[in-house]
Amino acid sequence: MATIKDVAERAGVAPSTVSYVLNESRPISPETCRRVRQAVEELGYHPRASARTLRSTRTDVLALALPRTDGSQRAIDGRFAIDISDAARRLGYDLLLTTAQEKAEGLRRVARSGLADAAVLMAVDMEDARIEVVRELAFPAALIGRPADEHALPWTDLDWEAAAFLAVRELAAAGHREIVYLAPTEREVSARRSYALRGIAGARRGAQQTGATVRVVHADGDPARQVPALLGGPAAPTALAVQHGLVLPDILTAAAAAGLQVPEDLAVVAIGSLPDHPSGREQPRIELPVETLAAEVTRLAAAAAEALREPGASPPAQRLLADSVGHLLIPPVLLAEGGIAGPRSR
Amino acid sequence: MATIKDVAERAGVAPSTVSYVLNESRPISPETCRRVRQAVEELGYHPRASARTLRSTRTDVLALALPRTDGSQRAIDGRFAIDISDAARRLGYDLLLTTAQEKAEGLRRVARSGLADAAVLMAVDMEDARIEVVRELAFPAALIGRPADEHALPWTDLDWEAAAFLAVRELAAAGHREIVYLAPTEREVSARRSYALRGIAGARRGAQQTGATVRVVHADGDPARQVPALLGGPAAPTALAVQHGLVLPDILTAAAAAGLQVPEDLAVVAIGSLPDHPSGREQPRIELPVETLAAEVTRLAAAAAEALREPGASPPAQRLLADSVGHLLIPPVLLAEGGIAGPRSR
DNA sequence: CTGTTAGCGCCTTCAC
DNA sequence: GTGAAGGCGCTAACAG
Repeated sequence: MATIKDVAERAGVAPSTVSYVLNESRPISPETCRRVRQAVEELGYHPRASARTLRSTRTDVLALALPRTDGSQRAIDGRFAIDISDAARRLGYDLLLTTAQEKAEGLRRVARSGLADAAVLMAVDMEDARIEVVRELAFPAALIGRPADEHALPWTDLDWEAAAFLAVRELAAAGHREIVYLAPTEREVSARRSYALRGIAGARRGAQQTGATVRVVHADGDPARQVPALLGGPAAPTALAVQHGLVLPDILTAAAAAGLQVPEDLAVVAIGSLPDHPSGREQPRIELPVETLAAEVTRLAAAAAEALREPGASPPAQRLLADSVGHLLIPPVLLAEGGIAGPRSR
Repeated sequence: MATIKDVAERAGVAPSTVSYVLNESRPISPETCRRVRQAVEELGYHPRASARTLRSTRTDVLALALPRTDGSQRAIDGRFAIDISDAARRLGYDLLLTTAQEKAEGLRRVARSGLADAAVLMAVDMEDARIEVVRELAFPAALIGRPADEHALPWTDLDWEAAAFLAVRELAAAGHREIVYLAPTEREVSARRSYALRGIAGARRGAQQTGATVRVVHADGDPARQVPALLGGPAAPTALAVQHGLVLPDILTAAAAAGLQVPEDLAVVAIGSLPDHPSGREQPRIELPVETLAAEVTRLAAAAAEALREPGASPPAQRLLADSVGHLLIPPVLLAEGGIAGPRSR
């Protein structure tokens, strides 16, 4: 492996000169430049990341702290991970994955060993062990998900409350009076997942404000069994708002299997559906803006890393830092090509 | 940030002694051990990864080279990424994500800057630019996906050929004579995706061996439109084998919407479905063994990294190395709780 | 505009 | 059983 010394020797200059040329950290004469670049080329030289980091205390790596979740969630988390990786690269960072265990030791280890300049925390709950970790270590971080303490750290999130409210309001506006809000699972609620709590709150507000009956039901992980049960019974709903990116297709399948036409017999609005799902079916929906969230949270994390490099950014200043870096609550957008169908008049 | 020197000072020993204690690279008296550990604790010391790497030329990081794919595949790729991250951690590695661009510069950069000890290449095609890169750089690597040149590098994959064959054979055994094989898209085939080509080959072999009529149709990304078209017509199939992890629910919905009962009117077998999908419906299927593939490919990559550390492992030995490290073709397992339904007698 | 020098933090000989 | 010293590859401070 060629080192900067080899390059310097070959180009007939000092090692530091090579460094200056490559980092453009100082004006260098065109001729020297040319010679250096040629030597680099000929030797196939590439700077060693570890040496650079040791010297400069920057890694150009961001850590992504995934929550520990079950298999099905991993598809969504992974989707984010890849988009965040893209976003990071565009800002000049690589992305290191850490899957959180009980006490976020992965994140702690990465932060303390100086493997990354900042962290992105995915899918944070209202309270989240990872938040404690980054604050304790004064490690720059940005979150996807809106924590209970909104001012502790920069974050981005879809406005789930507004999204659920919007879905209910639009269904009510289309004439529906009996609506079921299919919320995340009980488990997610008792884990105090931010999106779950806020979504339910939004649905409740929608009920209150429209006067429609909104029954909040938790998904139980088995749409094929649960959906028919919901739709039968005396007060059969005419509309369903579903807050679960993955199971929407299964719900449609279940409805179809139960002999219901969508949307004639049952209007369905999806909240937080994944973009790019290859179903041709254009369902009314509020999409989870994965790409936007990924780009924003990455920007915030990178900004936090930069800010900490400025002289005078002492640890106690981090709370202030968070506020100055800012938050981003993304307003929901309802996509409904053909409008929302009303209830079948009967 | 505390350094090894600080710890040494506090414990009243030499820096090297601290190193010995922490790495257990030499017997140290219990008393000294205790004092060192206490100092470590009190100062919150953690060795700096960059310094350790600079010294030892090992990073304890694996790189994951994702293919550039469109959004829908990202859910699957991401699922793998997270499982691989878990597997890596279990072997003592962290995982660095790189999303491949045209010429896999990401991977190249990571390899050359010494950011990782080995790479895992996800979703490799029959021919794949990333393979050239790792071979050219003599960078240890393992693949998910079975490349055309099977002996160049270690790999793991589901045996797609056998999977498709098995699906067709079982459908035929259940009495079906008119079967549609819904294969990956044309685009995937012309990109020479390994799973697509091999799956189709397996379906063809199944047809040949069972005498059933198997029509191979490429998914066009819009099940709601495509499926009814497939199921109508003069020679309506009684069974469908679907090689596409994500669209299965949409296909079931489309079938239901077309007035077909599954499985009475149409038997459906899914090939390469994602595990843990929260659809309650127990569909006959051959699951993509994500966890197994992730664990195996990680093991292979780590082994390749270790092997290259052995003295005498010169670059020309890498091909041999690959063979000694080995491959793993995972046999398909058909999951069909209630057996596979036969065609409705008519 | 370019060269020299010192050290980032760690590990590993080598000497005691 | 312990300590001192050197160097991994790079960059920033200090000459010239």
